[in-house]
Amino acid sequence: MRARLRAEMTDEIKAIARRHLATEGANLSLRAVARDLGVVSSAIYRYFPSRDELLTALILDAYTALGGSVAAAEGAVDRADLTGRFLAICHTVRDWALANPHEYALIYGSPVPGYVAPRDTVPAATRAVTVLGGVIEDATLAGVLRDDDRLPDDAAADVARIGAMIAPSAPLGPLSRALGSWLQLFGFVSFEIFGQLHNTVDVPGPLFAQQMRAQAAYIGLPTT
Amino acid sequence: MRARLRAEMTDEIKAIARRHLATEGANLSLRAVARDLGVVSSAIYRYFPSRDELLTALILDAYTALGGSVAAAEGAVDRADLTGRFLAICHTVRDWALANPHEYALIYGSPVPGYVAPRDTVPAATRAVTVLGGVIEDATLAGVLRDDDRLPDDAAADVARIGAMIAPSAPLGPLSRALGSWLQLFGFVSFEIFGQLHNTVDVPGPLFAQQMRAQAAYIGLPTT
DNA sequence: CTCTGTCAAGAGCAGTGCTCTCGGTATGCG
DNA sequence: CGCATACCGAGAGCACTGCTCTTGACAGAG
Repeated sequence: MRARLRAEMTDEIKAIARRHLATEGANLSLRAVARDLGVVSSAIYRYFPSRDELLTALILDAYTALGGSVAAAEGAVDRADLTGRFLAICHTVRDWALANPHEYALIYGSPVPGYVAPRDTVPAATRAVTVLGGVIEDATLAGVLRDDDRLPDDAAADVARIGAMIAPSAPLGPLSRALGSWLQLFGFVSFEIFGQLHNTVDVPGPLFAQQMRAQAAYIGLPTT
Repeated sequence: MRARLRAEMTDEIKAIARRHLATEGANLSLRAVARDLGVVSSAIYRYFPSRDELLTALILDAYTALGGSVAAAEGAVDRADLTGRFLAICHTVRDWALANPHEYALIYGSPVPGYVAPRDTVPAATRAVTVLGGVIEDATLAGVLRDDDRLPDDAAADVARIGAMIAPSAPLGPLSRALGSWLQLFGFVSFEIFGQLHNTVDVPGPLFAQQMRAQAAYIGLPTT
């Protein structure tokens, strides 16, 4: 009962903080949030022990929001359409980032100065890449992937460790290529969100679609 | 004479600011810089009209430092060794980022809240990718690249526009792949610098080398 | 009905970016 | 050489920040 009021309060604080984040940017002001909430600044500390804790909560929410969007979008695609599932993941990441640029910056941009990611963010953070792993796993089981690459031992160990978590059956070659695609996906989105593409690509959408389609082919997913 | 003292002063401010950036992080304090310089805070404003202007100066320096490192490393490789030149670029970007993580974050991380990149940062920012363009251009002139890909028209236009700036002779297929490599390179480095690889890849060096080597092969640069 | 735990309010501290004014100094011109 | 101008650093001050601490009010439990 009293706990429910408390939960509502923290949710409201997070909602206002998210709104401030969207309009102002990364420098979130506790006092401004308190003002918008019609409360004095010290009252916020009843619910979040520090500003960093508030940010951590927002980061966790952002990870789960992104992960949820990706999982939902990928889940809506016909399971047999492996390339479609892959492209759904890629486009959902980009779309979510474009819709929530500041939250994207919060989780994939430069970390805030003194901040160290708490351990509990890890599962939320890995959710999206796990969905990608599912596609690679299914493609492996469907027998559509070819394993042409030879990886050096040290790199192979890293790829194998990642594969064990997200696509245990996949061979290392396609897995390494999928990992590269993942990096390229976020490289593209980060460049676009952070303005690195200005005066270079004015409408990045088609280029993004082409790049991700090329990645699907490079991984070895069936061309549709 | 008086101008030289002024130049020395601005250089000293920038040096101290860079040092603070390296130790503290992105939240650079003008007053702390002034303290370290043995001067009162308002004196800084004689040399930089605002904190953002100081940051802009540091950003510009960071771009030219990275661009210079990349150009120097690539220039030291035998011109005929196209893959070696490509790999030199990739590894120099990563090495520079690892050596100067906060400056990397300054230019490739989330932009500071109210900040808009001034126009004069563009040439400095494009220096590094221009070096990559040189490699692609030379590879094209050497006739080692194959143009297998068919790009959709809208994406082709973007790729062509970029190609006109950095590698005018290159066909769109390899150019698009090189662009993807560039994005993947910065995707990897950003993930590594920003801690996205923690608890996943503990020693990213070998994986990076393998990924970049794979990219060189994917672009079509001769395997060495 | 009292007691205890939770809550918001308010004052206050140390720090921030930035502005303005006030003396002092060096430069360049007549 | 003498003076006016431009520049420079110091200092005070404003509005803001995150955060701490104390105080008083209120609700639920015994």
